[in-house]
Amino acid sequence: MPELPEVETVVRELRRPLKGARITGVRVRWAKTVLPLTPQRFRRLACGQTIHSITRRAKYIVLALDSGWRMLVHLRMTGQLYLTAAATPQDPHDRLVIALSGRRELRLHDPRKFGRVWLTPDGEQALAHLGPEPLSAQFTAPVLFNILQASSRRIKPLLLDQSVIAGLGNIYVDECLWQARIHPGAAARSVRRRQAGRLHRAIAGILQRAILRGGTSLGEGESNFLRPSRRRGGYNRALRAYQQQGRPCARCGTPIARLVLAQRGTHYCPRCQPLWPKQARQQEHPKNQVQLRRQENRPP
DNA sequence: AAGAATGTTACATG
DNA sequence: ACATGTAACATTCT
Repeated sequence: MPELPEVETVVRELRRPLKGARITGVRVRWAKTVLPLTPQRFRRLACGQTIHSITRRAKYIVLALDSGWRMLVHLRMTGQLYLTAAATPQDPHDRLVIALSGRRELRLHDPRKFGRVWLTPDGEQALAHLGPEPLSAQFTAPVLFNILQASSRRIKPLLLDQSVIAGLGNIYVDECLWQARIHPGAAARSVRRRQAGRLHRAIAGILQRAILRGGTSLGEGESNFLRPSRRRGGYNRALRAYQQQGRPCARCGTPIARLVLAQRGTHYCPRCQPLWPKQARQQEHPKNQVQLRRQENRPP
């Protein structure tokens, strides 16, 4: 679940309470969580270190420790971080427990066990494969346009590729493409300047609004995203495409459709997000719509 | 009760 | 080199 807005929410909520905390103990309850280290080695390296800062890079939580060491946390699908009193009963799905000064514990709760935590002396190498931060000043509309022009891939899988743009996931890519009125299966190269401009604005705007609402919590289950404060994110109320199949498009009323692209459920409006740009132009003239839709429905 | 699920990576195939 | 497809990870939710 956790994409850039959820990870940013985690970092913001943990920053104040974790800053300056000292690691006094480590319990690894699922050994693969700390691969490639062994639990013993992980514990020995982490114990005694002080947490100097917490930041985010893409979907990674970065804890700066002593002498340049970094602890990197990736929540993958169902990971949640929360801070609690050491006396709080253990949840069976807590995979890693980091005991801190002040009788507190930072816990990784992760039903599906995909979450990973690394300790590295630099932090640079582990994050080197990531593309630009979509909320940074360097990520401008022309930069995005150039990225799209340079690829012959379809746009949704391209936007999901963390080495191209770092931080988008399945929910927000569908939302951004809906907002920008671009078909998820469109060839990236075929997206023109105006559309790339809309997409750039959609990415910045949607990510920022999602952060303001504390991210997206989908269902009610325990594998759903919860903030460190154990509250839900509120952006699910703003979703316009993701898991909205069958419900009317907020722009035009056409039912949202679902297809599978790059093995991911993909949600879009078949009328607002046509595959061919020509139809997009015609769509802006309401008088053409009826005829256009008849043409679409004709067998090939 | 089958199918899908917020992420990533390795490997195979075209 | 590039693009796409599949499986794997492991469990829960609908």
